[in-house]
Amino acid sequence: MSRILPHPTREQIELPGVMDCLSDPIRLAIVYNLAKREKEAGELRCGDFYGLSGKSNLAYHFAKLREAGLMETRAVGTARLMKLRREDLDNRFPGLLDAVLASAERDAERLQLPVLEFTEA
Amino acid sequence: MSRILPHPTREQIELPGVMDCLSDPIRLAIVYNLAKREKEAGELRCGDFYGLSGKSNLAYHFAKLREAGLMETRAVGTARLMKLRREDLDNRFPGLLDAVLASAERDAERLQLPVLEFTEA
DNA sequence: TCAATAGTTCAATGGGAATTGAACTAAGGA
DNA sequence: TCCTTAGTTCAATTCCCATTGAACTATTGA
Repeated sequence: MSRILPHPTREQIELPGVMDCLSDPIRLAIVYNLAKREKEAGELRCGDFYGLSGKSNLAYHFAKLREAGLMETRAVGTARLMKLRREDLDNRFPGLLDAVLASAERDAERLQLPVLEFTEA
Repeated sequence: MSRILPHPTREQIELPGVMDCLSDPIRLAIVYNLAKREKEAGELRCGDFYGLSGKSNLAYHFAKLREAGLMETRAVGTARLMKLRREDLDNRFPGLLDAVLASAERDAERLQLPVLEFTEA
């Protein structure tokens, strides 16, 4: 299962790709929860998101988020640890991520954004 | 042709709908050009955007932008005058539009965002 | 070595989005 | 009144996206 996980460089991250990622409810929920844990562990595993959808569908969305440059994935054992590419995104699109996250937080109920329970690292 | 053009109220504007609008290259180009003219006339007509795509396809994208709450349309004679719903968007999603527009401006070449010639009001 | 766990990949499906051209409607000018 | 211009609506097509389950791969632990 140890495959090369392709990540775009900072400069390769494109605005439309990022916007597209954030327009999907499942992907927004993933980013939202990753951001919520940014100050603590920072990294989360696929299994933490099983509340959102099925395994294979999540793998699909994770790939999209990774390929669009929104998050970084590293393999540790059988697990995948993922975190937001906060610095790259802030550098590339200043203020964008914060604005989206703040709006998402404000609209969390309306958007039915789930706050997931996470396993401890 | 004078039909009721439904606009969402400020409160009805949803984040995913806005993000989805801005992830499409044609719609981003429309918003980008509307913003560029914000300080001057503020309002633009359908015909100003014929450089982007065909008439009927533009009508489709205009409807999406209007229904998502990104712009406002009013009929004047046979023309449709459109402008950004800047205040509503800034109120609902503070900093979002500015962040997107600033990033779009920075990446204008890469995104091939066309700066259109506009007719004078 | 074997079984269990974590996650990926594949193929198939359904549905919705974008695009196009043609037909249509409304308003303005000659 | 008639023609032209501006823009919408409709139907048809194409394509892409999200979702699903099953099969597969890799790693860990017993």
